[in-house]
Amino acid sequence: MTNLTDDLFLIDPNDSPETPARRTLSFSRTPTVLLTFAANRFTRSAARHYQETFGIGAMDWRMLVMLAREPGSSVSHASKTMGIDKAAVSRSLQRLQSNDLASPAATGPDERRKDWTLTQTGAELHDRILEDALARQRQLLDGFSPEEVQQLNGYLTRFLTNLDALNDD
Amino acid sequence: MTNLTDDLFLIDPNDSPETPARRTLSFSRTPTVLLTFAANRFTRSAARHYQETFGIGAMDWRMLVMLAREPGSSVSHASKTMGIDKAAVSRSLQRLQSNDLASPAATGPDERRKDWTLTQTGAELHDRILEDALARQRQLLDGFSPEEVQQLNGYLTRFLTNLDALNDD
DNA sequence: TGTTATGTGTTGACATGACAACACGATTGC
DNA sequence: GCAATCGTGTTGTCATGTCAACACATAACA
Repeated sequence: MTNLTDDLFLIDPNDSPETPARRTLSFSRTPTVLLTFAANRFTRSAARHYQETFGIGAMDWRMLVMLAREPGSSVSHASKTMGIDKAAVSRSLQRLQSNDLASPAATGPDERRKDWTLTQTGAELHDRILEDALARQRQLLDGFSPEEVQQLNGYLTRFLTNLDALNDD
Repeated sequence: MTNLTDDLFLIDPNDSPETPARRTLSFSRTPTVLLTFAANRFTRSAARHYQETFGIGAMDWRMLVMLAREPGSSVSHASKTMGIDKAAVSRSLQRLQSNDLASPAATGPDERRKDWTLTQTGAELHDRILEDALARQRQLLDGFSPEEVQQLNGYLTRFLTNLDALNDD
């Protein structure tokens, strides 16, 4: 099913005849451009803020959420759920452990696979950052109605589904 | 104006009484989570694809678009337009120049500020990748109507506007 | 029981991009 | 005219995250 024509996203160089610009992507009308732009700016802003305020990086904050959401996660499960490489996950957990924010527990006979949970300190930090994150998100969604938020979520979810299909080649 | 309540985005741990999960962000209902998730997965997939197919990284491809869109850009102008650090822009332009894809021209008495343009080779590569990028985007937006694309663009633009306001603190 | 295949976590090497410091030309104010 | 400030581009350093290689435990299967 193809209901979209490419000229939705293209800048026609004839729009401004004096410039020798080529026909290329519009920044303001191309969803993938806007998406990466918005996400990069958001991540950077959030990382700076959380580092200054709580002394924690964006990756480690995401991991706190992961462990709050699903205590007992393993490296591979967290990696799959968050869509982040398992190496980054492994290193994040080691940082959290060395800061006494998360701790591993052996789950069975396999010595490697560990169940990770938040420590008391980690849980408290999570709750403090969560409050802050919700306040920031409220500002970022200022002017959005609940229905619009739901629509945005739906669009992004559909985008992700299509991305999965695209990668299955 | 605040029309959104936090519980739109939160998982209630009581949903599954057997797990000791904390009240935290839902992955599937939180726009900022979905946004970074979608953008990271998209960027990674695109970077791998363009590297394999055209031998060029995601950053350099974005720069090709930038120069196609606005020939004669300087480092600082491209940096501001793309929202990327000027150091990354500077290094990208040097890579492009060493691959004969872009070339600088002195614009005035200031020896540093250069007008960058695509070479013939660069323009041809841009056009080839553009075709590929449009095909990929068509797949990623499969099932979207033109109106939905426009709505998505609008939401992301509003998000970016709010982000600007948030950073002005 | 071997023997292979699969899954899990760790490490090293690398790419990307942010931040800070710097050099230096341009601009402003006196 | 001169000093101070600002803008521009380059470089060093660092954090993040990917990929590849590896060690090792488990599972599948003849």
